[in-house]
Parts: sequence; structure tokens; C-alpha cells
Amino acid sequence: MTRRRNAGTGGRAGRADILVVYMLRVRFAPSPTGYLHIGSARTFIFNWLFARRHGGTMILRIDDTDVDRNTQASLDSIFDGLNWLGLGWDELYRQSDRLALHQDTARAILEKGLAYRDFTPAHAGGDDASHGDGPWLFNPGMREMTAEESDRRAAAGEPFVVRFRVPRGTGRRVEFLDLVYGAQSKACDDIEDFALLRSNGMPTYHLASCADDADLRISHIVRGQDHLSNTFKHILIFEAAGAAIPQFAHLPLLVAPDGAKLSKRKHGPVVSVTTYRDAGFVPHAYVNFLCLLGWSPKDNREKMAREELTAAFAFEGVNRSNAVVNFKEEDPIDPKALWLNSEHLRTMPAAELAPMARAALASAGITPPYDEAWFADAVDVIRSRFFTLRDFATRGRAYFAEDYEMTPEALEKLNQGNARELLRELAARLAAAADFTEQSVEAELRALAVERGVKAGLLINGSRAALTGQTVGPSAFAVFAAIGRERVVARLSQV
RNA sequence: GGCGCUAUCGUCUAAGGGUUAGGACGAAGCCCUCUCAAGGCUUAAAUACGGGUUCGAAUCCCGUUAGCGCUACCA
Repeated sequence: MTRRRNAGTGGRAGRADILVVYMLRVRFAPSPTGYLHIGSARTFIFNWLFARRHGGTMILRIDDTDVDRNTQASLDSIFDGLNWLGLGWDELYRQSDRLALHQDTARAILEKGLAYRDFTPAHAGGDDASHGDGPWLFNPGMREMTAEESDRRAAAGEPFVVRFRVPRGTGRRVEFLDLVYGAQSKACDDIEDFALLRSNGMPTYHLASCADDADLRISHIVRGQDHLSNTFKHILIFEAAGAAIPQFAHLPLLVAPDGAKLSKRKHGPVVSVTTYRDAGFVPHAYVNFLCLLGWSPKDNREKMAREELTAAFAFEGVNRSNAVVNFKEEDPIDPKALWLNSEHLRTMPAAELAPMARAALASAGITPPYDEAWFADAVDVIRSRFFTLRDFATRGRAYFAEDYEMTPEALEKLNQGNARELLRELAARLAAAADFTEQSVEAELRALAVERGVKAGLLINGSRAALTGQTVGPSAFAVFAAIGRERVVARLSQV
């Protein structure tokens, strides 16, 4: 399953694998301090794929330990984004409900002497230049304080943070095998005595995250590469808490074309998944696009169904370098995302697409005429030229509404020769014809062209222009059928 | 500054010692054609730099450069 290098021997390795598969648990842990970032969405997707691939459990955990920065709006937008992706999860937790667990974990570590109280006042000077030019590691006065004095000052009500007592001068290195980045190692002497508990008694991210990961029996931590360096600290916490150490898989970051980290302030809407939803993306198409950023099935496949993605996903295929989201100032959509969306939109089952198209029309204030079956057929005919769901309401408007615009090019087609006159004649013939199918309309139109001595193209292109207001679109005869005899006759006789 | 990580066409990536360095998006051209797409064919486009190791390096090692991350009582 997880490509253990030390697979061991024969039957026993097989059994061990089954055991691990059974207990495989992953989590996605966003903090509600902003909208759902596309990088976070990708992390969620990779976790989900890994869990589904191996029959594991996908856990959603809201990491809301930073009470000052959490907002309900942000929480709502994260759920909006996640729901839009449509993948779901198996279990849901909220860190703010688990405060006691975090504090108990910190207390246990403190009582073992693996952490200590630091009474240094918070950030007196203010700015972050407080480290001088060397790295800050620890404050010896606090680290070496006797238990008696520490207890006395705490009892006296003096505020303190609880810091992890990172081993010093032992030559120890923290090591782990990352499923993506391979062997990782860092000297304890280079790790600072990080905080576990703030002076207000609230856990820090590191503590809360590890306490919860241990308690929830997370087997694999799959997260952004920005946590790669933090992992050394986390391993120290797991050890101190007496917990099993999970496996780690870090994912390369998503960055802007200039290589900078994506941020809302600097890059605007491209960083939010709602942008793609609002731009008319099919959810799965966007999932597919995100999967291709930093991961490859290695067989040149790109357009993949959810099942294919699930079957192919493995950390061996994950890259180690950051992936650029290729957007431009004037156009926030990555061209490849758009292409992939068009591929899915044009080939997915029409029955699945129809409700999405209907929703896109609804938000443009359009209620399609006729019934469900007609609608699905119309959607199926016109989608072959569309890129996003929004196209149904814009380029596809004439199929669903009567008030559509005529482009200058379309007008030009209608003004060619005696096109208008012939189209009106065609309308009369179609109104009287026995059948009204693609084939019968084509026969009727071509016969008229021959009779009047004009090229069929004049009538064909003229019809498309009159019926849709555009010079581009599906085969004109498919257009006739999709719009329906009644409306075709009405539109052509009024040209 | 310290520590960690990374480096293949413009972008996403394949090739984990031997290939004319492959595919996709985007771009250009041709074919097809009732328009526009799609599709087919074709073209331009990459191994950051310098040293090693080796018969042979995009691939392994070292260095340089560049980028990213961590270095908070943020996550």
C-alpha cells in the first residue's frame, strides 16, 4: 500500500499491509482564517484520493485554535468550497471542542520534564528583529529554572508559556522518511524551544495538531511542504506524548507565475476555489486540474475520471518542486484548467451536466422552455463548443431564451444576397413540411438552394445567424432540431 | 543570518546511467468542413551554471546561483 521500502518477507508483510490498510486514517485540517485556498483544496483532494485508494478514512478537522483570527464567514466559505468539490469526508471534528485534550497533553509533557515554563513577557519590543542576527533557540534562564521556582512563580499567578525542552548538546538528529521528499534529518541543536501553550492557556498549532493527530489515530499526515520543517518539532511532540509517529507526505506548494506564494492580497481571486465555481467550472474538472499540479500518473493521461484518479494516485507520482498556477493579470484562469474543463463538459454524461447547465441559466435569470428531455438534448447539442457552464447562459442564450443579441458577423450573413428573403421562404416550407428532423430540414433546405440557384452555405449560415444570433456554433441542422420547429419558423419568418 | 527543501520547453509534466530528451496546455501552419469547435498531420520551444564519478550523466556526488519554506505566545 504505502510502498514501504522494508516490505519484509512474504506472508507476514502481506498481513501487516492488510492491518495498515484497515487502519489508514488521514485528515485535512484547515484553519478558518480565510476562504478555501486552492492549495488547501488540492491538499484535501490528495488526502481524499489516498484514503479512497486504500480504503481508509478521511477526516475533516477544523483547526480553530487561533480564536482571534477565526471567523464564521471563513468557516462557511471553507464548507462552501469543500461541498462544491463534491468529494465529502467521513468524520468531522473541531479543535475548539478538544481543548481539554490539548491541555492534558501539554501538562503530561510538562510533568515529564520534557517541557518548561517560560515567564518571559510576550514580545516586548514588537518587531521580529528581536532575534538579532543569530537564530533564537531558547532562554537559558527559563530553561534551567528549578522546578521549585517555576512552580512558585506559576502559583503566584505570573503568566508563562510552556515551551518544549528540545534536547541540547546530545548530537541527536530527528529523522523521518517522507513519502514524497524521502529521508529527512535535522539536528536538535538547530531546533528552537517552541511553544506548546500560550500564556492565555490556549494550545499552539503544533501542540493541538499533534495531540489531535495522536488521539484521532491519524496514520498518514498529508499536508503542504510549508510544514516540512515543522515536522521535526512534531515528531518530538509525538515522542514526548508517548504517541505513535505517523507517516508523513508533504506536497509541493502552488505558487504564482513569479514564483511567489499565492496570496489573496497580491494575487486576488485566483487563490480562492469559489472563483472557479463562479467561473463555471464543472467541479470534477477542477479537481482533475488540481491533481495535475504536482502529481502525475506517469502515463500521459490528463483527463481522468474520479475513479481513474483514485486508482492511479500514489505518492511516488508526486513532484518535489513547487507548481506554478499559470494565470495572467487580465485572465485569472489557467488555460489548462479551462481546456480540461471543456473536455469534461463536452464528454461527461449529459444527464449529469443538465442540472449544472440549468443552474447556470438560473443564475442568469433564464428559465428554459419545454421539458427535461428537450433540455438535456439541447444541452448535449450545444456543449460541444463550450468551455464553461457560463457559456450556456451567454453563447447558448438563444436556445433557451427569446431575447438574444445578434452579433455584427451574424448580421452580415443575413445581409448577404437575398438571404433574408430565402430564409422566410424556408420558414414557410418548414412550417408546412411533414417532418421536422435534422435530415428532413437538411433535405428541405438543400432543395430550396438548388431551386433558387444559390449555394447551400448561404442558407445554412444564414439560418444559424438568424436562429442563434451567431456565426459560430453546432451544425446548423442540429441547431434547427434543438430550437424546435415552432421557434425556428417564428424566427426565420421575422428576419 | 541559521536550518530545511527544490531546480527539464512559457506553463503542467515523462524519462530514476545509454532515447533524435516524450506527452499535454498555449502558439504557428496544413488537412477536414455549412460556420466555429473537435479531430488528424506538422513546426517552434527545455535538462540553471561549474566541477567531478563513469566507456557513457537530465539522471549519482560536490560547489555556485536562484527560488521556496521554517526560524511567532500564526496556522
